[in-house]
Amino acid sequence: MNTYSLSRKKRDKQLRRADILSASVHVFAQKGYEKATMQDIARKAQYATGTVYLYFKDKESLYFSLLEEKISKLISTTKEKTAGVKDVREKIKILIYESLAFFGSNQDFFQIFISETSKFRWVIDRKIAPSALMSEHMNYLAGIIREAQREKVIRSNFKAEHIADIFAAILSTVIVGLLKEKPGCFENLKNISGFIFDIFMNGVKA
Amino acid sequence: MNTYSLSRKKRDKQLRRADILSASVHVFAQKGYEKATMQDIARKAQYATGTVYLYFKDKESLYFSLLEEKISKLISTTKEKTAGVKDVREKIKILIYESLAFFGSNQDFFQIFISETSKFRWVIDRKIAPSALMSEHMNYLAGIIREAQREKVIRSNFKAEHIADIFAAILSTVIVGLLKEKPGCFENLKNISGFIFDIFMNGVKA
DNA sequence: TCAAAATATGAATACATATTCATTAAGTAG
DNA sequence: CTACTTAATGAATATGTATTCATATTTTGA
Repeated sequence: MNTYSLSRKKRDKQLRRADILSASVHVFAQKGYEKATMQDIARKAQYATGTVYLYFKDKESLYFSLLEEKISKLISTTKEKTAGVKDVREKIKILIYESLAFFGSNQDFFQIFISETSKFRWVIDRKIAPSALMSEHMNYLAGIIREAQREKVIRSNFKAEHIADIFAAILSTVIVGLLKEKPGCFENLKNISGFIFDIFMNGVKA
Repeated sequence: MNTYSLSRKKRDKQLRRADILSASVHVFAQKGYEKATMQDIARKAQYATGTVYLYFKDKESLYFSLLEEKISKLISTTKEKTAGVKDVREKIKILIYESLAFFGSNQDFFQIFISETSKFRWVIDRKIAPSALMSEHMNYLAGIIREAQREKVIRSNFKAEHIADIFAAILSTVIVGLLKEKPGCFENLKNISGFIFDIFMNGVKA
């Protein structure tokens, strides 16, 4: 056995792992963490139940691997796309657009994502905290808000973290609305992100 | 046994039922629906496990009774308080204030409430839908927004339902923030509701 | 005080499902 | 082809917990 086939093996292993992971996204999104069974996930990924345990320690670690993968992706995508942008308003617009695009092509994951958002008090007796990445994401948002505050684009009489929370809430709410109405309707991202930016910046007054 | 004691019995029964219900709020809030056990709830209410089943058919119906009770209360309170008010802006301010006050004195329930909010896709294989009351509440909000739109207080280029969703999201977000920082800090409701009204109406721009 | 009715009890049952592991199959190298 | 290594299988195990029910306790009305 040479080094080449060794690394191919590893790659294969990663692929199968990824298979299981993406099957699990669908199952967790559909049923929620508790009601999703390891058999559901195995079946969906076309493996036997036990096989899943060759790739993941247990159900919880599978779940958190999934969270980690997706949230990292969200963070890295939005960071990249906003990286070179000078104008903060533009930055925020891009942030909105990219988040919509991300969740548009990860609709199952979105369900999981918002369910995590509401668990601020249930972190009790969980082995692993999801908080690490979740709060990295929130920190990133708060950073942009802070920047906007420095440049007098956003009012400075409230903490950036709070504004960031509100920003995220509006974004999620709009996405829920889109998913409820036409699940396939993530077209017009330009329009939709314009709408979100407008409401966020100017409020709803006539 | 006369009719008097019959009705007292009924009243007693209601009281014990209410006992169990309010114990369950705490347990469900702490652990979430799935991880909360009937024994937890029974212990908290100082009854034996079986006793709970004398008052509620099963876990799910206990849970939904709780939702029903609390949400009805929220709806009726806010409806009453805004009933005679002419000025829509004032109405919205009162709505915010009363919602804060309600969740301030029902903090455990708030956790349950927002967790329900994020379950829009998991209604699958639930015996009872919580939706009825939840959507009554949202309809009520949408009604007020619609009124504000008619009176040119809120812009009319978006559906009242969507604006209502955003309204609710901002409100919830602020409450989460309050609970995270100082759990006992539901003072200054006037200030806080002013803040929410301001952000909601005027956005975050400088 | 007493028997009948209403309540409460918590151990026993039923069931679901996460996790393990002895067995089977597939792949690899010599 | 054969021995060996790695991966996959799914039935068996372990555990947790919702729900039931025979039994015990309390309340009621006479």
